[in-house]
Amino acid sequence: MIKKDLEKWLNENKIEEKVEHPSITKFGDYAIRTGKAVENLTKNDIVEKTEFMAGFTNIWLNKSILIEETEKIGTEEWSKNLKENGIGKTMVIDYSAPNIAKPFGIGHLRSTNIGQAIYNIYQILGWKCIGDNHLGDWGTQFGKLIVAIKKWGEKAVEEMTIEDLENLYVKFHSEAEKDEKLDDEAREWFSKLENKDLEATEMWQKCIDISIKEFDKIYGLLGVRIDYALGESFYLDKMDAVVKLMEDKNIIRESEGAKIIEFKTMPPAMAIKSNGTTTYFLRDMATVKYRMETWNPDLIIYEIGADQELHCRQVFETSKMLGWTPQFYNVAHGMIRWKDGKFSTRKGQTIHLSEVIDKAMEEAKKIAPDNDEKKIKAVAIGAIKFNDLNQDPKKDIIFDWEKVMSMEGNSGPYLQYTYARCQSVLSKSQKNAGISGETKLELEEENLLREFYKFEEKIIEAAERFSPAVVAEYLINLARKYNEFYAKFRVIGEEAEEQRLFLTERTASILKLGLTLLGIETMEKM
RNA sequence: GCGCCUAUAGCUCAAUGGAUAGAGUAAUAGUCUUCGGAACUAUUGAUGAGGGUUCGAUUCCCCCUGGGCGCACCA
Repeated sequence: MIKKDLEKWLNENKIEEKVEHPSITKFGDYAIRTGKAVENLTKNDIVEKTEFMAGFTNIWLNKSILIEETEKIGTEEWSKNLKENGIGKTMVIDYSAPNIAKPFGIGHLRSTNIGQAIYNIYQILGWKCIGDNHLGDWGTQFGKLIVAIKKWGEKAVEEMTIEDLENLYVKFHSEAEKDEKLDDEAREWFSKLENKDLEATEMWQKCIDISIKEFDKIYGLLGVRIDYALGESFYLDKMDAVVKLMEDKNIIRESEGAKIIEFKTMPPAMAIKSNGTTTYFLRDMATVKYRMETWNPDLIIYEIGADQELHCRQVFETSKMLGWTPQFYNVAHGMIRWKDGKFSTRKGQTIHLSEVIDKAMEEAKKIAPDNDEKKIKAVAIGAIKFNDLNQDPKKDIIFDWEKVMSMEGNSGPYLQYTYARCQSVLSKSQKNAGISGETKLELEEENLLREFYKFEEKIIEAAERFSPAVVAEYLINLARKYNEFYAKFRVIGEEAEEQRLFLTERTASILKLGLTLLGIETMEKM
């Protein structure tokens, strides 16, 4: 990796400034903020020339080195080197985690997309990755659902669809606003469920079956496969041990009939409610315990919405108290909301994934009506996923139909299109790609060549910042550079055909690798 | 009320304390007898207000304003 070589050289020469990419390409490939010129850098054979200006030592890399690094990308040697970043380290990532009694809205879609991308990024960096779909399949919500089914259900539970369950859930909340007793009834039913009441358990199981079937369909559509789906109910028989641990450490106390844990700088967390039932906080603590005992991870990532930031901090802090000290990180992705307002799941103002996909597919059909259904779907899903991934996870997403379905400019289909365009060129040429350090390059060709080696840095940065957007942005940049080149020069039949094939092939390979990391499909033709 | 997050172009987003604040979109004008126009070129256009730290602040600190989220029996 060029950057590491450069840093090593600087280190040996006792220069401690950070190496960075200049803000504008005309200032070179790398720059160091030194205050005075760094001498002798060109003695290092990866550097072609340096220039000192405005306090920066600007560095241009040797073309042969750029080509050498570019050629490596995607090879076994390259993969092996990349994997050294995380060798011997294990991470668990908790993502997607839809709630059974609630709809799989676009909020969970965000968690699924970002979580999967982070998983892929850590995996390519050599980490042992464990993806866990922490299904919300236990809790008072089932009490609510059971009450709603018994009161307003119009058919047998096993005949209900996910929409029926969703409508009942919404109905419960609107009715509960008028009648507080409903909440008490729901808590009672949940208590029955926790005490293994037969009727409650059967209804719970049926709801689970309906939801799981639906989720499987969605994951299939998205092409997402999560290693484990250890939902909250998996920890039913593991909660007592955690409570015992909390008691041994003397960190849990009774308050108003409930059992809580207190913190110095945060509101308390409730482990057990006054009616004796458990909370999701307690189940999450049992989850940490299980993960520590099963995988002993160095890092546990929660890809959960910002609305649960406090809860996560409580879980992390309690873990420390109990002696579990992996690195914890909560992505705390921003909420999805309308341009001029928020949406409330309790009022049923959700947007269904299927609706989004259908609309995006209609758009894709308008552009390329000849494509088969499979390709149209891949384009539509590419657009939807990219929309989630190309911005900082921390920030709220303004939901905008036009933007979600966008297939131009900064979009998934723009990348897919560029890939297909490269493939088309490659398939039409009879020659072999070839380039050397002496090859003369046009400005646009050189600009493109100077993008390739950054791929590796971007993968690492994305992992460090827990932000797939870093990769997404890089790919857009790369594709744009290729298209700028493509618009200006021909490949086939030109004297420079071989070097241009090289640039085309490398662009395509990196786009494919990068899109795969983001969970987006590529097609040879579209 | 307290805590966390956030404010950049008409709109949606970038910018590890550094060079001329970048893209997309919208608008306008072009490229096109097309190796795939889902493309390319050009023009217009921005750091919420006020202090502070610094040689240098979109970035760090303080304060104000606006937005989002949370704060014990939902998860």
